[in-house]
Amino acid sequence: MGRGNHFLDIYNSLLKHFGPQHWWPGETPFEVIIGAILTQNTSWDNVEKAIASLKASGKFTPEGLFRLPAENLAQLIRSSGYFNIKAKRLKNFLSFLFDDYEGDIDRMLKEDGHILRHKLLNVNGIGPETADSILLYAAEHPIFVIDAYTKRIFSRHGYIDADATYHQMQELFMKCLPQDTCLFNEYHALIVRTGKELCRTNPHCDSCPVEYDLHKKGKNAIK
DNA sequence: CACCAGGCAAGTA
DNA sequence: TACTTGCATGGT
Repeated sequence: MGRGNHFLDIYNSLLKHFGPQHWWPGETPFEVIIGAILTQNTSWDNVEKAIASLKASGKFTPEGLFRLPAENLAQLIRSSGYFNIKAKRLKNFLSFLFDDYEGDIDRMLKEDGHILRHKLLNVNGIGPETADSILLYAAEHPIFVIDAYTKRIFSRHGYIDADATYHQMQELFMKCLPQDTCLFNEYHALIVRTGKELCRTNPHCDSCPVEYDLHKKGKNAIK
């Protein structure tokens, strides 16, 4: 392993250990975007159920959801949790989509990345992680997505400060890695996989590049 | 039973 | 500015 770039070494170790994670499990950019909003602080299993019921409603298009009353939308996405507030967030996004791009996802995705990021952050209900997930996984721009696992794992391993901001962490990852959409896609997915896998089912994972007790959370967590 | 999940915004001091 | 709280279902 090269001594110079731990971030790339860790990526290669995780990829070798877990294999490709095949994110994002959405069939279209539209589905990826809806999933990105629904999965906020929520398990992907619950989001899949919500997306399935949206599809079953026959209204899983920008126009269909835009016309649907928020109360009806909330019931369809019930399984994803926070359904009232997420129905509003979906509506806020759809209003933006119709206001700025005539409801055309492809047109939105052709927008300049920096401008689109700024606009997405201006939508109530879309924060940095959701915006970057849309940019990376739907628009396929090379931008690194930071999440709670990233912060927990890398700060406890001493690679980043415990009080680092989202922007600081993103800058560091992007400074240390090649600007490659596929790599950023896979790395974020591998970090999430690592957090899930080692926090729960596999506490004695010897061959894993990151150690179990360094990223536990809850009352037994290390600081 | 407690705890967590691919966050974000609003409220409080 | 710096914490805290609400949002809510479903799995382990």
